Amino acid sequence: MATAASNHYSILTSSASIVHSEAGSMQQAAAYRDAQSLLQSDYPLQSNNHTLSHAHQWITALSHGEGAPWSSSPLGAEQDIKPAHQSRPPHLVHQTHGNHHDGRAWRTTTAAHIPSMATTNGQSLIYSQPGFNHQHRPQSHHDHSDEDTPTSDDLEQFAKQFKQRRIKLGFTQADVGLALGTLYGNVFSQTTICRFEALQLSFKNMCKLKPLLNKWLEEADSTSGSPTSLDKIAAQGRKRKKRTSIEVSVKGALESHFLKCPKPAASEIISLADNLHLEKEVVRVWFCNRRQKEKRMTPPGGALPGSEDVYGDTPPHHGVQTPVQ
DNA sequence: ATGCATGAGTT
DNA sequence: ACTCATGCATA
Repeated sequence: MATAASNHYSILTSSASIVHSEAGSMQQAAAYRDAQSLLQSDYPLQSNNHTLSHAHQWITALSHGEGAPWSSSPLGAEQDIKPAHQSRPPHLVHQTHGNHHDGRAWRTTTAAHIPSMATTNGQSLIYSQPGFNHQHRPQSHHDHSDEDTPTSDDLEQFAKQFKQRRIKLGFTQADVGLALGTLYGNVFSQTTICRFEALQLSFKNMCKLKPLLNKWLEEADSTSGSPTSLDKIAAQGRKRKKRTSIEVSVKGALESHFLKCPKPAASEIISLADNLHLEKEVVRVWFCNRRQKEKRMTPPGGALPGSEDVYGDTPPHHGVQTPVQ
């Protein structure tokens, strides 16, 4: 417990003892060096509804550049060698709402082999990885390429190709995220792009993002050097609770409990938190995140042989593990 | 690349 | 209180 979580949310205390280690520890790939903590400006400044109860203190202390320890943004925010792309008219979001099919049905059957496929861009891709299953069959409407729900394999294939192209063009994941913002008005973070490429999103989410990224791809290489307008709107002021680092041993304990009961009751969470010396909220969130992780397509490290759908609403899974390139 | 966190929408 | 989409901060 001697981690950074010792004195959590001490927003009001101007303890300027932040160990601000600049980023720069990338192991491979020309990841990000600039737009790491760019602003998201996604903050829905709606009314402060029921913000009562629990720990929400860290967000209450906004505005006024006081001593917010962790919200330092010492970024020069520079743009590297990004040709950039054309900016489309300020189109606003166009969310694909209305649909409501389950988004957690990747796998169920495994050991499927994907035959060879040709990409849509001329880059042949012979993908042969034990994939997930596809329960979403593209409704054979008639003409038109893709206007319907892609299969898991489609997504898998696209994600891989996307990554290739992106790297080839010299863009970072963060770049793409920002570009989507200028193209559609929807900004995404490096995290999301990363997860998309790694197929670590839910099926539904992948389907939603695919068209956007696809469009970006087209724009990206069709745009022959046109200066772009970089607009970044600064809009911050939200304090976020510092990330609690849970010790490995404690994590192990949580894991064990998760295997037994992925959905502990509130009372159970409390006692658990008490035993592990964690906050109830931390434990609760941990379980939530853990469940979400199980629903992802690509299981994290290894395929654990024993996690079934204990939730009663989640099908088993265990797909593949895309080898990081 | 990933762990913990937030918030809107559901159940 | 949960799920789901998403991201800041960090390893």
